[in-house]
Amino acid sequence: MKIDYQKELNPEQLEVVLSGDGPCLVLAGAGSGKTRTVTYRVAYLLEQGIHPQEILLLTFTNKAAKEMLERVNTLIPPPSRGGAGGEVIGGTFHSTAARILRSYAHLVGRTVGFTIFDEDDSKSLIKLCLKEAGIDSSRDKRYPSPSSFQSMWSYARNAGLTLCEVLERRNPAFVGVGGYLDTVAEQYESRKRASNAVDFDDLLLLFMQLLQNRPDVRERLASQFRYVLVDEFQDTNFIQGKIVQMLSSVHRNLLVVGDDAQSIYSFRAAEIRNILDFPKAYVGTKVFRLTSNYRSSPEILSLANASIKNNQDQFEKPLKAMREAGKKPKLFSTLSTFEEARKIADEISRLQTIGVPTSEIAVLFRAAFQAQPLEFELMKRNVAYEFRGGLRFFERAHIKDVIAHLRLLANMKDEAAWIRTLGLYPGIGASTAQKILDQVKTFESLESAISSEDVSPTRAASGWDICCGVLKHMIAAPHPSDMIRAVVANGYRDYLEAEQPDFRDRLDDLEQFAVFAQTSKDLHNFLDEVTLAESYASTGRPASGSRIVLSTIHQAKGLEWDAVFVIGLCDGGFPNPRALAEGEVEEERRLFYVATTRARENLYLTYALSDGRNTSDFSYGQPSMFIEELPKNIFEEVKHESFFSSTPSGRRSQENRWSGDDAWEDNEPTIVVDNLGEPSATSFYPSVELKNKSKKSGFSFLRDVNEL
DNA sequence: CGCGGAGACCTTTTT
DNA sequence: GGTCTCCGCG
Repeated sequence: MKIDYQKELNPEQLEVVLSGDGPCLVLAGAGSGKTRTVTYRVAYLLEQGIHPQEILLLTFTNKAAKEMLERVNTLIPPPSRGGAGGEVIGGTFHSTAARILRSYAHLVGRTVGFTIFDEDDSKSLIKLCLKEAGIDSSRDKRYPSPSSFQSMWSYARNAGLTLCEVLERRNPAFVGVGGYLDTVAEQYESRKRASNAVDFDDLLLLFMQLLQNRPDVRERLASQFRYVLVDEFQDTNFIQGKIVQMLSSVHRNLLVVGDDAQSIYSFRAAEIRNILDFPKAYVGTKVFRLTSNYRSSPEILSLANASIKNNQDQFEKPLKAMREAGKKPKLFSTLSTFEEARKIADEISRLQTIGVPTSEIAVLFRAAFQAQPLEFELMKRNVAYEFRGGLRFFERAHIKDVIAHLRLLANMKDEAAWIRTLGLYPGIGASTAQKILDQVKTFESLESAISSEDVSPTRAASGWDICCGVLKHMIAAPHPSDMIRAVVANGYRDYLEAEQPDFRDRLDDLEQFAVFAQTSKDLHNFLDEVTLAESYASTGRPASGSRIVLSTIHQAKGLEWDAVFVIGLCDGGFPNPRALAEGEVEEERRLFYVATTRARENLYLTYALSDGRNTSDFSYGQPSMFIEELPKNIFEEVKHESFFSSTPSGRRSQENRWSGDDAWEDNEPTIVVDNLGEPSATSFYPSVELKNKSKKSGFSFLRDVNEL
């Protein structure tokens, strides 16, 4: 035995690593070394002579799996594994499902080259189906909008419910129209199938159905995986629960790790019962608890504990702090979000001067747009940062245009890709694209379709010709990266130059994209990776050493930093009003809990009283309820110099707490004063001078700075 | 039927 | 700032 487990792990963790066979449930608090424990468990299994391919490690992001397996590889270098070659199989449920479904595509009604639809593809298709059914939610309120239909249909499938059940749960107004909407859902499903495509939900659903309906396949996979380990089990849904159960049905060596206090994905139908009822579902389950927190200072921990205590639906299990006493968390309040941003930027540079490494500082927020003022401020000050959340690299228009071309080579039935591709060529709009599509469908292969004289629409002949030329060049290209370059060189470059003032940056992006593609095995593999990659963070770039991280709280899950700023903690900011409307207060509080427990030493909570918008129609004015409900002695309040003398929470009565306009009645002058010297309050997005980049929109420039 | 311009509306979280 | 829809011109 080469690894000294006694030394590397505490007794609680050691027990889990050395746990024998059979079902195991590990209830682990924040910062208790969950990931570390699972990692060592995998290493231990390998040391015991388990073949790497007999281990399945399911995690929440592909990145997490990759990091854990890299760590395993350093603990136990592959050569020392007694001849057992190969890598441990690990990744997300979605990517694992995709990999397996590619081998069994014919059993789930698809062919090998099937496309994975992303959210946008699904949304456009749903729109089409709703339109065909004559449903226009803008005119008839009894019906949901395309995006709400999409989310309900997605939720229904993930939760194992019918559309009607979800409809009625979401909105009483929809009661009675379910039957009608069912046909829309059927329409969507059949068109998706005609495109030889699956969407994100299908990956899970079809995987589950495959395991259910084909005992031979289930038997084969379940026999292969002698050990199945699942991290972040509190965020799995009904389908994922079933998949795990079936995959471990032969050997029954299933180890799941999770924390019910960190369940933050109910919008994706995460089923908390999966973890709570685990011992009931798996007879003979050994239950372990990791209750010591090694990450955060006691002060930070007591704030987190005090907050989560406000949740009714919660087990009592306060974490034991193992670190020495540190500093109290700080609460910053400012008048405007711009001031909030400046304050944070000031504090960041102060932290840097006292020796906190840049890579150890993170700013977390509920929603991506809340970080906007801070992005501008950091840009102004030339502070390097990495943005996680909002628009991702692969979701940018020009990247998606090129991806659409690649998808045609992989799957010529991909209607969504056809529509997107064709629309880029001159003279081809929505209806011509549809006509071309109808023609193309009659051909056996892409090659024959683009070489045929029969697909020449009268009006758009030249556009179609260019398109065919591009596709021919792509077919000749040996590798996805060459295909990308072929699209750019033979047409897309001209299109960009004609249409986009910032075409240079976009061309740079595309070259980066081609470089990224070089590491891929083949086209299908590449497209899967692009569609399922959780973010730019997994684009294979070396770890960004010296940049401050700006991240949504959801994406910060499982990570930690020395200093963490949780920003936008105002009424109307966090908890998110929409989530609140859906009755998700407790989930929002868990989110707050996740955010605060990311910090090791320095935790900052910040909020602004005004969001800088035109205050007449919408204004904040109160700190978040998550701050107000905390005991005041648990943090140190730092008010801005220009702040009024009395405390913000003390000045307003409880009854106008929720009122928008009235809340400002008695202190309007303050706002006016505050807005002096600020960017115009009428524009939500203040314009900032961008040196040498004036042509470029502030928005895409921001993204370009951050990524690749 | 494509396309450009104008104006309204908008933002939760993610595989 | 982006995205979507509507409208009128060629």
